[in-house]
This record gives sequence, C-alpha cells and structure tokens, in this order.
Amino acid sequence: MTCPEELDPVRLLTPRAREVLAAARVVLERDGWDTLTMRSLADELGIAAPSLYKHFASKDALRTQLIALALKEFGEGVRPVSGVAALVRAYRDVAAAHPQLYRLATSGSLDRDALPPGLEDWSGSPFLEATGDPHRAQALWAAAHGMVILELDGRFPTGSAPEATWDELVTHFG
Amino acid sequence: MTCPEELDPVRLLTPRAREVLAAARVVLERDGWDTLTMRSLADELGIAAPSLYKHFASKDALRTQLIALALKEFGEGVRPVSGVAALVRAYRDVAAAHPQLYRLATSGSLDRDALPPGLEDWSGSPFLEATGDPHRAQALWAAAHGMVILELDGRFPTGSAPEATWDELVTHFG
DNA sequence: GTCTATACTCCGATAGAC
DNA sequence: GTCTATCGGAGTATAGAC
Repeated sequence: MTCPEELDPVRLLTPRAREVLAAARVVLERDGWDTLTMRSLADELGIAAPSLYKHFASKDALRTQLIALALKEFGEGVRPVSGVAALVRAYRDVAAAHPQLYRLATSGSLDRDALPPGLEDWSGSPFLEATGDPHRAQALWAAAHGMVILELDGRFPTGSAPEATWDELVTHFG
Repeated sequence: MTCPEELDPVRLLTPRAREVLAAARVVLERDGWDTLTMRSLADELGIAAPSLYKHFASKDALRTQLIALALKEFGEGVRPVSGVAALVRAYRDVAAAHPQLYRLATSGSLDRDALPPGLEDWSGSPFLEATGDPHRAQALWAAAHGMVILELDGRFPTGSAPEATWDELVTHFG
C-alpha cells in the first residue's frame, strides 16, 4: 500500500534533490549518520561538497528529509498486514532491511514542524488498526521498537535467542 | 540493595580518577554524550584537557566506565522491588532521574570485554526474578526500554498520555 | 598530577566565478 | 548546478617541562 500523495515528503523536491537524497540513503546505510559527512555524500555523487548546499540548506535539513522518507517507507512496508503477529513480523523485517535509516528515524529528537502534517500519525496507524485501542497501540509499538533497537545495537546477551523473545511479545499482545 | 563488591566498576580506579568520573557524570547529564568533550570535562574540573589522559587513556575508556557505573546504579535502583508493576515503575523512575546516563548505557554498541564479567547480567537480573522466565524477562525489558527511550526522546505524539500506555504494558505482562 | 604548546584531522558552511 | 578556495571552528590526543 502506498502513502497518500499529500503526505509524500519527496513531492516538493527537485529531481536533482531526489538524487542527492537517494545517495544520502546509500551513504547512511553504509556508514551511519554520524559518519555521513557532506564531503562523503558529495564523494558518493561525484561532486564537490559545497554543491550540496544548492539542494539542501544544511545537513540537518537533509536529516529531516531522510526521516520523512523513512516514515513513509516504513508505513508502507507495514501497512498491508493485518493482525498483531503479522504486524510485528513486518515491523521487524522492515527495520532489519534498513537498520541505519530505522535508527535515524526513531532515535533522538524529532522536528515535527518540518514534517508533512499527518505523516507521523499515518506511519504509526497500522498499530492502531491492529490493536483497536490507542494505548494498546502505543504500548505495542514501544515494545516492538525496544526489541528492534536492542537487537540492532547487539544488546541482547550473546547466545540468547531473540526469536523466542519476539514470540513472547506477540503472545502478550496477541 | 547494593552491587556485589567484585562487580563494582569503580573498585580499581584511583581516587582522582573517581573524581574525574563524577565530573563526567555531571557534564554528561547536562550536555549529553556527543557534546561532552575532553575540553568541557576539563573545564568542569578546573584543569586542562590533556591532564585527563593521566587518568583515562581515551574518551572511549571514559565512556566504558560511565556505562559500567550506570549498569551498577540502575541495577541497584531496580533491585529492591518485587512484582512486574513495581519493577517497571522503578525502571522508569531510575531512567528518568538520569536520562543521559540511561541513554549512554543503553544505546549504541557495547564493548562487553571492557566490563566487569557478570555486571551486565546482574544488572538485568531483576527482570528474570520478576517474570521467572528468560524470554519473558527479555521481552519485558525490551518493552520497558522502548517506552523509556521513546519517552526520553519525546517520540510519543504531543498530548498523548504515557501513563495509560505504561499501565497497558503492565497489564499485558502482569 | 598539572601545565603549555601544539600536532593533526576533520567538520559544516560561505563566497564568488563559471 | 558545479567548481575552487577558504573560513572558522572543533575535536582527540601527544610531547615534554614542572
């Protein structure tokens, strides 16, 4: 399922800015946000770093666009499923497929004013649909996020089986 | 309840190193890890930045000590409780009391070889005691962590009531 | 244990020509 | 839309004297 047109964060970007954004995704996923620099991004594009500022006003503006893009894509990746078990499975998979983008989109502060209005809510709405209750939805999302981020950060003790823990989580919320 | 002597990460530090560590906590909680620099830490102590290297070999070594200290203190803060509801409540409170230390200790990669052996397990053992099952414990911890970190990062939509979500979580695991 | 001096690297961002 | 040149700053860390 696709994101509504009016929520698509890319809709107002120039074609070249979209290319820059796509390259930023590549570098982000390869190096992580902290080591993505305007210089490394420019290298990826084969241009000089100062040229980037013709397309994005600052590195932070680029970050906001990446986050918006992530909200859109994660929302799309999780939407076609129904039921708590399938939702949780899809959430885990989409995060694992783009770990650095997931981390960027869900960690640290969020400048809501810079996002398309309604995008954040739309991105999380599958949890509401699957649970039928706002607080239940929020609790399930938080639990799934905790699992994902601890797994991405390698925080579960070595040798532990996350699969069984995921099953446990689904059981409690199923 | 206090941490076993042999797990206390501070036990091998010189008195002066402990003072440096204490100052690092202050600066960390005030500025966050990314903006804690060797210079700002030195300023807090009223000494010059290079002097710090007499006590800690690198900034990363300092980070490891802070994380170990956090594991000890969070373990102590959560241990005297029994039952899922009280555990979750204590976990939330101890994180909220030292948000930046919590973030440092639970986010990003962890160099386990640099920690006192057994400290990490000891820190998490209250979850095992409260649930009686390893996977249940892990799921509860992940859910609680997800709630805490999203709350600290201001990721719940404005106007939403985290209290009710916390209650929801306790209900499912209670 | 602290100091001064400093090396070295990297960063985001701007100015102005083409 | 891209370039070159550059600013201004920050960061970790080392060397060596006291």
